[in-house]
Amino acid sequence: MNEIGISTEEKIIFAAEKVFTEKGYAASRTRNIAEKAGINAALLNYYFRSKEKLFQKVMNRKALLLCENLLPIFTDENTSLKRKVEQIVDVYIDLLSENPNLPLFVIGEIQKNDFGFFNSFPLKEILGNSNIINQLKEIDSKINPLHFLMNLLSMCVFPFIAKPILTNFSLMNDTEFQTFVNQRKQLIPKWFEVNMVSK
Amino acid sequence: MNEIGISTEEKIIFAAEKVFTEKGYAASRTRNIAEKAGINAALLNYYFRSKEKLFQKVMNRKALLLCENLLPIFTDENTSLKRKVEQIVDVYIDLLSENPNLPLFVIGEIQKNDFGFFNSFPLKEILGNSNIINQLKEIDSKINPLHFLMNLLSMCVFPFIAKPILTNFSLMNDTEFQTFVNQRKQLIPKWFEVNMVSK
DNA sequence: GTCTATAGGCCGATAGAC
DNA sequence: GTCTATCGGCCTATAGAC
Repeated sequence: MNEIGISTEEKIIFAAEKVFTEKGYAASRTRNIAEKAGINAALLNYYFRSKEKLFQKVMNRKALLLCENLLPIFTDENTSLKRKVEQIVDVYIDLLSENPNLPLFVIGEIQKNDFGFFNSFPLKEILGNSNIINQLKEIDSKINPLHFLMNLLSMCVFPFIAKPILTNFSLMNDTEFQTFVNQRKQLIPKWFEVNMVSK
Repeated sequence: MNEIGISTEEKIIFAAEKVFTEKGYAASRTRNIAEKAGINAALLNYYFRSKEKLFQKVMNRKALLLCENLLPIFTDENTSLKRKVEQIVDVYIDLLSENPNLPLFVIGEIQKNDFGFFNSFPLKEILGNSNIINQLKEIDSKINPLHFLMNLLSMCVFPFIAKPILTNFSLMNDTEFQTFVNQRKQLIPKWFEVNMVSK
C-alpha cells in the first residue's frame, strides 16, 4: 500500500479495466496498461503472469458486477413483477451510467470467446428457475417469457450500446445522453407495464 | 473471373467480411483472410495495399447495407407511422438474420473509431429532417422522439447483440433463436403501437 | 518489488522470380 | 496475377541487476 491506500496490484487492475473495456482484449497493449498504472511493463507480468490472466481477472470483476446486481432481483420470491421491473431499470441504468461501455465489452468478448471463459457459468439454470420467469409466464403463458425479458433489458441496455453512434454522429453530447437515459428510468416501467397488461 | 464467376478480388472481400465481422479489426489476421480466400498472403496486399484499406472496404459495404435498407423507410413522406414500423421490423430482422453479427461489429468499430472512418457521415442531418421523427413528435410532443426510435430499434437489434449470450449459455440453439426473432416480427409492431397510443 | 535490457515470436508488408 | 522468401517492427514475456 502506498500513501493513498492503493496497492500496485490495484493500480494495475484499474488501468487494465479502463484499457480492456475501451479497446477490447485484442487491441489492448500491456505496455499501455503499465504506463497508465504508472509502473514498468515487467511489473505487470510479475503480478499477473500474463496479459491473458490479467484479462480474466478484469472480466471476472465485470461479470460479477453485472450478476450480483441483477440476479438477486430476478430470483427474489418476495417482490411483485411491477416492483422487479422498477428495480431492474433503476439499478441497471445507474450501473451502466457508471460503466458505459460494459455491455459492448462483455458481449463482444463473449462472442469472440477466445479463452472459453464463459463456458462454465450456469446462467441457464439460474434464469430458468428464477421467480421473474414464472411471473412473466403468468401474464401470458402463450408467449415465451424471454420475449418480455428481452424487451425490458433491451430498453435499458441498448442506449448504452448505441452510445458510440449517438455521440460520434453528434446526435447527443455526454450530458444530453445522461439526461436521456435518466428520463428512461421513469418511462421504461410505464411502457413495460402497458405492454404486459395489454399483452 | 474463374469458372464459378467469382474474381480473386471478390474472394478476398468475402473472406475479409467473414473474418472482420467475427473477430473485429484488431484480432483479425491478414494471413487468415488470405487462407480463407484460398490465395497467398502477398496477393491480398497486391489488391488492397494494406489491411486497413481492406477493412475500410468491408466496413463501407456493411454500413451501406444498413443505410440503404433503413434510411429510405425513415424518410418516406408517403407512409404512415404504423406502416413504417411494420416495414422497419420486417426489413431489419430479415437483414440481421442474414448478418447476425453486423450490429456488434459496426458498433464495436465505431466505438474504437481508430481510423476516423465515421466522422463525415451526415446521420444527424438525415435523421433530423426525416419524416419518421416528425411523425413520432406528433404522437407525444413532450417526449423526445428518439426515445421511441430507440425502443423500436432496440427491440429489433438487441436480440442479435445478445445472441452470443443466448447461444453460449445454452439458452437457445441457432434454430430456436431464428424462431424467436421471427416471432418478434409480429410482436414488436403490436407492443410498439400500444406504447404509442397509451403514451 | 521494481527496474533495464533483451529475447523470441508473430504479423503486415515488400522484393523479386515466374 | 500469383507465388516464395524474407524484412522490419511491434508486442509479450523473461532474465537478471538492484
